[in-house]
Amino acid sequence: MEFILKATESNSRARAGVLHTGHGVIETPVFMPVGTAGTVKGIHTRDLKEDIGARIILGNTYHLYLRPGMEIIEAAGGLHKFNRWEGPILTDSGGFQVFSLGDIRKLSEEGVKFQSHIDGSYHQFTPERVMDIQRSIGADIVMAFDECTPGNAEYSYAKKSLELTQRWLHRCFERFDSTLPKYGYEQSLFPIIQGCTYEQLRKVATAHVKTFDADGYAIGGLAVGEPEEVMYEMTEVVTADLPDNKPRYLMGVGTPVNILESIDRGVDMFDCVMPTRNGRNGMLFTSEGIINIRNKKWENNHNPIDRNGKSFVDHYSLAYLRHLIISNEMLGAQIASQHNLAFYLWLVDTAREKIMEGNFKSWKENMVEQLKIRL
RNA sequence: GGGGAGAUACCGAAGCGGUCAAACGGGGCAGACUGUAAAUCUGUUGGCAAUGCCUUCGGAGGUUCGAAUCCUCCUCUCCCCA
Repeated sequence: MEFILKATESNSRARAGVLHTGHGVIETPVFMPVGTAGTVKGIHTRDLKEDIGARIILGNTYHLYLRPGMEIIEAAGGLHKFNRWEGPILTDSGGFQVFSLGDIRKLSEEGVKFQSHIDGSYHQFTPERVMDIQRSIGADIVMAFDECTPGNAEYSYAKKSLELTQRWLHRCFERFDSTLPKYGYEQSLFPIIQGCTYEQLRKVATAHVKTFDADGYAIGGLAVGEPEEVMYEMTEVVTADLPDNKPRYLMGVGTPVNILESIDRGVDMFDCVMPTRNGRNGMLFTSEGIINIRNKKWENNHNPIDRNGKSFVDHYSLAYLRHLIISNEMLGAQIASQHNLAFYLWLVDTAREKIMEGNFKSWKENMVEQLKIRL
């Protein structure tokens, strides 16, 4: 997997690049729609590609392992064949589930024992097992198995947690490097930098992942409860120490503003459930601000959802979308998700354009103010 | 024509002498959501100059210190039998 920087800014750390994968090239900065269970909820892969302009999507090791299970994914010939998405795929390792599943899991040196959220059955994930599963899923980019530390963790816990993540990373690479892809194309393993909100730990974590010759590096454990300013600080601390010639992936982030601020700090890749989940719940992100489409004020507004939007769904009216969402019609969730994803992709595409032109910074400053407006 | 059941807030429905401006659902209104246990969750929902006051439980009277709750009459609805 090769990453080529195309442009950098002089007054910002923002970068534009191209990442080559076995399933095509990814221009960065990029937003990756989240398709946890092998589907970006409510969106056809055709629309992801042609309407939204997605270049790579996510899947989740934990969810796909539990259902439908590896036997079926392998029989299909991997996730790409199973869900008919022909572009690159990245799978998260299940580390975030270890964090979000709360008390139905138990951590040890060996790995994590957890109960299925579907049927309560007991399972164990180890770094080795997670690598094997991701070989079976066949994602182009696979993530290391980590512990995602809560944003408010004490230093002593954050340090212990980071050290566990580091030991697991060795085991991840060991297994990954001793196994082969199952479907005839290259897979890359990205380490995850933890360290919570502690600059010193983040620096240590960054230095540690650099000892592995990875194709890209991820920043994890952010946007998990800490203040936004702290998230930006930690991002800056990490990107300052990462090599220029590898992509940086900020996991799980975030709002449109978070994304622009993080691009400014040198991040290349993002993913977040926000455009789809918040879309299903009636929140629209547009170039003019945020809309809560359930609010009564849109009831009789027959203007298009987003007059600047590039998706075909943007031609539906606000009043119609409100009606669908209020009526709990599934098309409402689909339209809102599709609009939001198209907007996110427009945002990173425009950021890329501005970086290439050399005027990202001023564009970003204006855009950030606009995006905060609640319409 | 005979017998029975019932009428409660936007809708459905509890309550059957005081702790009732009235449970609970739905609907309405608003908020939350960041590597998806989420088509989910939370708040609010008679009025007002509002730590209190006013109007409300089909209508009109009555009993009582006190009534959505008990009594009388009226209006309307539903069910069964002819």
